[in-house]
Amino acid sequence: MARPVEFDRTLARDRALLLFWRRGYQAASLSDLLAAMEISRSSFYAAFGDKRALFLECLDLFAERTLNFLNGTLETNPPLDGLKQFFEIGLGRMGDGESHWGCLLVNTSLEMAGVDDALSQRASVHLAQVQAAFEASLLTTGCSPQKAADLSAVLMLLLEGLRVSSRRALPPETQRNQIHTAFRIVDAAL
Amino acid sequence: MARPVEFDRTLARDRALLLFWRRGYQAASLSDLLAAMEISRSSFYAAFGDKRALFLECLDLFAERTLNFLNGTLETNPPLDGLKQFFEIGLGRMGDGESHWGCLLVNTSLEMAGVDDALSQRASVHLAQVQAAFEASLLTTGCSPQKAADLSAVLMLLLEGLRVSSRRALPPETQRNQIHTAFRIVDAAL
DNA sequence: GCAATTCGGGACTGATCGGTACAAAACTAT
DNA sequence: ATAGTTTTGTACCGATCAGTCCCGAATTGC
Repeated sequence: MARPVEFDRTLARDRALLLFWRRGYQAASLSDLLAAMEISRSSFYAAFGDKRALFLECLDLFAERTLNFLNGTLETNPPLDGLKQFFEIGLGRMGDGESHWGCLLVNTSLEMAGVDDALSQRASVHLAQVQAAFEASLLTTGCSPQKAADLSAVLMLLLEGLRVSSRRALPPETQRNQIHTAFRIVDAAL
Repeated sequence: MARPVEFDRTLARDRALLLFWRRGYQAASLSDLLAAMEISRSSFYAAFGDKRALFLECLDLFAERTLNFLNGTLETNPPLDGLKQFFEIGLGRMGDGESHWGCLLVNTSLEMAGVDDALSQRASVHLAQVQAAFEASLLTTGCSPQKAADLSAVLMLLLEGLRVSSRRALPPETQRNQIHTAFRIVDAAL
């Protein structure tokens, strides 16, 4: 009945996600996106609406994957080990990709604050969900609700700091040390 | 002999700094800047070169003021109290200005990474100077050099996290708690 | 008052932005 | 094969971007 689509929507969206992650929302121009996604302008608008809508989709997808990964490490490890493993995402071999792109949620929350507050707040809400997962995990260690709340807030601070460090492209060795020291003192506080 | 300049360069630059701080580099357009600085286009280019040069000037100025403030609180307080006081900058009454703009150095380091790496790295270098000041201060408490290095790195993580929190516009009360808890566990680690 | 000189408002530049329009190409159902 | 439908490539749109230019306005020394 009609000509079929010639591109893989999911693949194109994933490529867009990577570009947004690497360059941020504003600096990723339509031309950049089309080149990265390897689709034409018309296909882009037909499939995704517009730049902002695509970004929202990518943001939510990133958050979903982040939470999935976190829940994965928490299920298969003691709480603190699972958290530590989560903190270590992207500490791979320096320079090969995602390792120094930070976290799209943190990046977006900062970049869009005061520019497009709806985007900024959406990223912030996703971060709050991550923190809630921290808190739930800490509660399973049997510590008091108060302590779980306080510590999860500090863990979120540390996570945000680490994602900043990662985007600053500090040596992975340095970051590994940061994580190690941070968890040593968090451990002591439990 | 000639007509004198009609604007205060320092004042105009300070106003630009505030706009960059609030909106970021990319989202602060020339028109926005001119309006905020209350000068004309020609005066702008005559006095500051171009947008990027002005931004660099603001970035360096922000870093200088930050270091000055930090050194001030460190001189007039015991090290940990001085640090805590520094961490609390901008926790003022919610919503009235600088309190939820985060830190220009952190903002810039993230926003410009992968877009203008020279700007990003310059911000990162300034952050490293702040961390060095942390370390020097910790050393005066008599702790081991190793411990000073480790703890200052963690303090930098916490600071970055707090500046992210601040830009996310989390309630000041929440931020105050974060700082309190963070320093409690850092204290325990000393 | 007048000449010299500098400042500043605003028109202008070319490039790029995100987004739209449209026609040719490609595919399917009959 | 052909009619009918949808995709896709590309030309085009107005708006805005950072940056340049020029001329009228303003201020000074004389």
